[in-house]
Amino acid sequence: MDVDERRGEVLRAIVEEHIQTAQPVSSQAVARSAGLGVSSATVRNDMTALERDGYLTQPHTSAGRIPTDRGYRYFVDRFADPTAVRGLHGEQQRAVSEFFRGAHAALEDLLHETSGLLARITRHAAVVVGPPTESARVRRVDLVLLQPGQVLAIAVLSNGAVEREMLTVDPDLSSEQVATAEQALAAALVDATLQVPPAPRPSGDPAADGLAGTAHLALHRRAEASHDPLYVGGASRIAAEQEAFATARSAATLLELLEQQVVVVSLVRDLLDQGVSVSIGSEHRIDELRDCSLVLAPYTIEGEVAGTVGVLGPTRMDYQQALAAVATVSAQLGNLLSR
Amino acid sequence: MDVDERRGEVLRAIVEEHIQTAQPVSSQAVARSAGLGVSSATVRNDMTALERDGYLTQPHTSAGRIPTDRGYRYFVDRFADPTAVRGLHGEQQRAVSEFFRGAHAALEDLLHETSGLLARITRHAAVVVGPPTESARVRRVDLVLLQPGQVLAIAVLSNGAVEREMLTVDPDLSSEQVATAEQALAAALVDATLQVPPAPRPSGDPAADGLAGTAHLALHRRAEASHDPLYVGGASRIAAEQEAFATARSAATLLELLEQQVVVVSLVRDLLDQGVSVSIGSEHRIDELRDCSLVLAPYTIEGEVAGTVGVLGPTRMDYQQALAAVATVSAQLGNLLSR
DNA sequence: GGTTGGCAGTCGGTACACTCGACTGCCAGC
DNA sequence: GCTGGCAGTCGAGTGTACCGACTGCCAACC
Repeated sequence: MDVDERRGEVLRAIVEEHIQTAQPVSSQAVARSAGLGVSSATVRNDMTALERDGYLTQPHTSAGRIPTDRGYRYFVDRFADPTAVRGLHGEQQRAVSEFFRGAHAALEDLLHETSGLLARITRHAAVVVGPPTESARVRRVDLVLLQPGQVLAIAVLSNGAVEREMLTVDPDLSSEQVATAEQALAAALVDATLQVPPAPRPSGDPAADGLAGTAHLALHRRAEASHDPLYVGGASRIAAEQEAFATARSAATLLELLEQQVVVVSLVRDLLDQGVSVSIGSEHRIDELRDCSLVLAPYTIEGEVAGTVGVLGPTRMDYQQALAAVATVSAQLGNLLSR
Repeated sequence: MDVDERRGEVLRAIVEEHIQTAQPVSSQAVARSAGLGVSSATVRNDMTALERDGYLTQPHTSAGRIPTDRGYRYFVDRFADPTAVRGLHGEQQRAVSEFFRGAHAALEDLLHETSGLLARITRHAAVVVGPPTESARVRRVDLVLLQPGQVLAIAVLSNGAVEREMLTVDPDLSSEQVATAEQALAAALVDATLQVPPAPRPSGDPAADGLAGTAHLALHRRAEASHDPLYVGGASRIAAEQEAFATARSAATLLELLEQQVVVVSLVRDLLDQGVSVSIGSEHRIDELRDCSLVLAPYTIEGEVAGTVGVLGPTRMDYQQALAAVATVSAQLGNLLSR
């Protein structure tokens, strides 16, 4: 085994040990556990070299070393095998297949529950980004007169999502007029996308036309304005992983970020076309995520990339397992949504 | 001012001071700030009496005193005026009325956004419980054939909520058969509640009848099984309020509790018929909520109690402001939903 | 050149003693 | 019943000493 190879093994041992213990790793521990057949002094030399090259850092002089983001990056690129399912225990695999066997919810609920599943098996926070509403075609349009002056506009999309918007209308509008408007709206939207801008719709009844126009505009606006849907599962894990964060405050701001959704969605979108990917600590430009890693896997519906599932944990996380989890879950989710 | 009255004022001063500073309050601080015209020695005597009666406690001998749950209870009962809006700053009031002026979302979204509003103005976590699905009547039923073998069943309820369920069916089922089933289902459900159990529905087409039955059963089951909808806003505040919790772990378990929803829903339901209510620390039997208080106000739709809005914060919270916030928000929300 | 054992040096953590300051409790006097 | 004063208690902060766990370096060895 030549020097470079051994240094890789030393780094690997340090990462694995540190993931397990959350403590700085000493040269002795590596020499003892890694089975390299060299003394701790040699390991020490390698460790100084690895630190010089930016893979390791020392919290303080008389302590062991911990991996830097760059160290994790090397570890993931070199040692983590995204195709290996072996990272998953039997129990976890069972949970996944059981979940997808029993799944029969509408799209939104399904994606939400999927985030919960992923959080459960990885014991970290999980995110699921749904298929963009823009791309889906309208299958059905409803205008429901809930009570005088109040109409609920509903668009059922081909992917099973449902867009809703409440409209306040003239209280004198009759249910027949609403029905007329519904037909007009259906004519304009069914089999189209919500991207289609509203157009004048001359028919017999101007009030009905008005309602159809309003409803179209409202649904159109909503589809325009809304970012891709994001579902977060197991956010409470972030609070439980407090120790990983520099300050108690940063865990709170991270949770806030997840609540606001939009930042996370754009981050995930940016990484979407890279296939299974890992983004470590300072690699993503969002400061609040400095102490976190994001392990993502896109899922496809009938061959098209539709969305992403991901795990959000501290940089000190079990990448092997997270990769295995997102890989299997995304595959199964894509399967389910394709058939 | 007689002794009992003064002791009340001492307690009040301690609670108010402690809410502000989060520190144990000393006799000197009370004597100085409360304007009682007595010396700190007298206050000390009152404080020992208040401690004997269980309203105060001492973290350690050489420290000031902090209120017990019982102390907060007395404070709330005696000094907090739920009808007073004065607890709210102008800025907060403006946020509330602006929010409700601009609101035009479907029920679920509206309630969710309301929880966000309440969290924003109180700077604590907020919960909103929606109207129970059981009571609402069905206004519209859709069976949408998304793709061969996959039907989405949708029920639009009179309160603007939308129940959805995905059904896997015979891939050979034609869209005409789905339409027939939709009509049969509509006949059974429209103007009824989802409580109505499925009944055999003999018509021309057994396949359509089968689908109608399956869809009915699925929607019925979902309505049965699902608890009242709960919307949580500002959960990140809980992480920010860490100091209020005994251990870092307990903040995480509290967040988990909110994710699971069911416990919180039943707790809130139990307190629903008490009008505006405050539940302090150990008063609610749920151990995870030992360090929290819950300030609730039910909202009514057309005179009927429909749900609840609430603030969940540390026992050391500004009850006056929380009460004012939930009172105005619940009133406005009820207003909006009634018209 | 790479590897090794040994040894000095560095630093965090803990234990202890001490002081300071902020309270309370109590009591005698008003 | 209130008050001022005083003793007592305890937490928090500080300085010191010490132990233990590392690393860094070096001379020796293969």
